[in-house]
Amino acid sequence: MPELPEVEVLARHLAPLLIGKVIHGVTVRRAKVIAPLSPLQLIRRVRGATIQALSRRGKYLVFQLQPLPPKGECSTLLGHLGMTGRMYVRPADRPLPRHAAVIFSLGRQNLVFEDQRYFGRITFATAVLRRLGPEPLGPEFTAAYLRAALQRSRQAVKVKLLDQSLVAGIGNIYANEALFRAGISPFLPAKELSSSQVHRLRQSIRLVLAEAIAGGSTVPLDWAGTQGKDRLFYFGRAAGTPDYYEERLQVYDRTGQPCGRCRHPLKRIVQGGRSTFFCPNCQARIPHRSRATGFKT
DNA sequence: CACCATGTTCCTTG
DNA sequence: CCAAGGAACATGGT
Repeated sequence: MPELPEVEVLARHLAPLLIGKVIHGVTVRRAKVIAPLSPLQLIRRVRGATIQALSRRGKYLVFQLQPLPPKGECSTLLGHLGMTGRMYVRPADRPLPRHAAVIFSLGRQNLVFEDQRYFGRITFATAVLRRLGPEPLGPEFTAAYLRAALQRSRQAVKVKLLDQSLVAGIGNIYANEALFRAGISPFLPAKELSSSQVHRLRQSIRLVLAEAIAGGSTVPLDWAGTQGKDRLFYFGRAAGTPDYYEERLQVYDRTGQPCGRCRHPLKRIVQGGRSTFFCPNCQARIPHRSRATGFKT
């Protein structure tokens, strides 16, 4: 469940449920998720602390903890959901799911961190934040910044969008969606984007992310994923029911389906070990002069 | 059995 | 030092 929009929606959901709550205890069922701390070290640092604030940076959840009484500095705890992580609040007396990795007790309720693949992390090591690029929806992410950042690389633009030090929070789904929306070939070397392409790409990134946040804020979500499928965000394929997500993604995981713009079959290829989905017609490397592409240059 | 999956880090190689 | 590519991590779906 984790790219910028999902983490943002999750943070907004959890904040009112968690702020002001005291962490009474922690249960660690998968030690690797909290490495390099041991379960005892984590408990020592967290027990009795009050959750003061919850925000997001890139794909990280940022918890501000106030240790015990008025004593001590505020400390920062990071949560990262990896590929399959979930975090949710629910009554403490409910049985734990198979892949519950860390459980914070908040009295009558628990904050559960569950992760099928255990790629997620909970850590006090905040140094990673300093390596993140600007927030794509923030004021620093200007066209001038993006152009300068892309100019230094021959790497394919699709691969660069996944570089968290370039811009924070874009993952494989929204990288694909943003490039499709901008009408830019995923193969185009970063430094070869024209000025107008850089502008379009920046705008597409922002629109794609903002729309996903808006969508995720509107629709009721299944935080604990009890429906079996991942109905939380990406693959809302519930039969019937108002299914906003069904048509939300234009290219991701749509190999062979007709492009929504031109009806060409969408293609899947691999770049940097990750799938790239794109329309070979709308996202051609060299746009056909004779064909009206609809993407202004 | 094969291949694929929303992510990051570490290790090579150039 | 940097850029780029690949494996590893762990589990499950198809």
